[in-house]
Amino acid sequence: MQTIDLCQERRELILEELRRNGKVVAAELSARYSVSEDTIRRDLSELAAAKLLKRVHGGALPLTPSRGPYYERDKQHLEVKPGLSLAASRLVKDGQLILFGGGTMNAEIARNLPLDLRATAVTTSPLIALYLLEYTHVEVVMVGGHMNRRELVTCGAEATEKIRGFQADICFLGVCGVHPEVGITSTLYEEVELVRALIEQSGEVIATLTADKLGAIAPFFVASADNITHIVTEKSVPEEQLAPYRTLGIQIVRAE
Amino acid sequence: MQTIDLCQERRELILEELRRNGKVVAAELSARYSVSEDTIRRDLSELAAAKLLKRVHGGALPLTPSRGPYYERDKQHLEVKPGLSLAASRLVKDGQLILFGGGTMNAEIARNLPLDLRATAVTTSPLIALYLLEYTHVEVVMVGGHMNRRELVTCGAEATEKIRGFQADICFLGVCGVHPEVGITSTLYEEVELVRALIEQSGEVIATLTADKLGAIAPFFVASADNITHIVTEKSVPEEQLAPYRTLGIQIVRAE
DNA sequence: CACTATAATGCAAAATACCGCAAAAACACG
DNA sequence: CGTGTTTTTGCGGTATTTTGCATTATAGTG
Repeated sequence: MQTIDLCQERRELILEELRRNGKVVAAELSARYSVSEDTIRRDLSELAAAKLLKRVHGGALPLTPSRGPYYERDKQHLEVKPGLSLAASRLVKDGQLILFGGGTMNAEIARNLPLDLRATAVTTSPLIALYLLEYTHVEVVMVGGHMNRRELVTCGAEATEKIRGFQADICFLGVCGVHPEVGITSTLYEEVELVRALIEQSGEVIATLTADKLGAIAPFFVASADNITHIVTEKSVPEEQLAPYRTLGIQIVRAE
Repeated sequence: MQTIDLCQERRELILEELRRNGKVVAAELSARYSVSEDTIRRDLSELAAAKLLKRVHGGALPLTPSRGPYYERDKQHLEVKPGLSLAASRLVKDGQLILFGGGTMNAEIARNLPLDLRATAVTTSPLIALYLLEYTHVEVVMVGGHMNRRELVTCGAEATEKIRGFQADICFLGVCGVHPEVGITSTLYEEVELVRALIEQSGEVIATLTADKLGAIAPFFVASADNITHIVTEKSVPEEQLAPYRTLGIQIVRAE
């Protein structure tokens, strides 16, 4: 049992427990912090009012407790993805060593490769690995490590190090934004080093981008844009938006 | 296992199971959450009123009958697998470090764990990794390496070495046959060393076996049968067939 | 049609929530 | 240091929710 004299501190601890355990029970909190259940109830009401948790009978639950599987989660860009992924998949040639980054776009590419492709493919995503195993003549190497639940990839130093052991012909970046001046950016800090490794270990570097990712800037800087050799994007993107990328020497593939 | 004391929490878990399995059965839910069927019925009624599921006699179904793209490579033993995997999954406890071998049976176990399980899980199978990532409170470690297409697992020296870096509480063997005298055998030579590592690095060693694998002998010898601590098998298996395993000190769990 | 499993309904007990109020503590300020 | 104010807390009383049980009704099955 702990002594808590600051009501705010207690609320922080409640939130912390909620994050850790996925739920909090009013009666347990009352006992743990040696305060009446009324006090706990008030705490929970306040936190609920601040939209930090969801109040339920007997305790509280996180705001977003349940999500479907990752590969069903991403329903965005359903119209353009097939076209983009098909165009991107055509950049692969027999005999190449291919590196796959994470993300739903790359998963889409991985399931749209030529059926008779002969190649070796390396990936950090178990979903992509499963898709790749469908190709009889593709050797699949899965890069292990601790898995990131959000992006469905292994990341961290171990994975990065493994990637650096390959000298690949081509890689498909899972990027969150590419801006001509700011460069390649990511929303996942743990992934930054891994993406850098992909870029450095690969001859061709492919970024397959829906229109909204062209010029977008995510929180974490990865590398300058001229590290990319090919951008695959939608046909609808106006030429003037693409010009700065061409200037950087990036080949543009307009899908569909 | 965590007790469910919040009504809303139970309802969310029901919805989660519904998304995952495509159906829920009132009687099973009642047993799982240790509440009366009346309570479950009320839960289902509420959720149905909120248009979150479709109420049917004996349980409930999703509103959209389309199921997710879960891999179902192995259509064998479809009747007994749910029972076996459920019985096997009950051997897992909160806080454990779990090693998963390959095989469809283990995949089935991985997708039938308690939804609120807190544990760390290590696997060589990308399919199992995907299933495991569905559990919010399970840390997933994917063991990388060259992938075996047939068994859908990474194997080889690299994977074996990684496995030896863990000291696990429990492991689920993906075995092809267990004979009381011949021992544990496998049909995949590359997997032999890896299975040995699983056994040696783990306290409890679980073999989940359909009736036809009990007493079966595959080409490659892995280890003697007494390395197994628990065999989970079908209820229909006669006691005299199990006796030799009991003599070896193996605990038998008869499912269903 | 009979038999079983599941559902619906009403009810009572227990747990939990809500409301108002007052004591206690913390705080601001002259 | 004293005083007034605000915040936090606990308590009593009442309302609401949740749950299990008993009873009656209904659906599924052969």
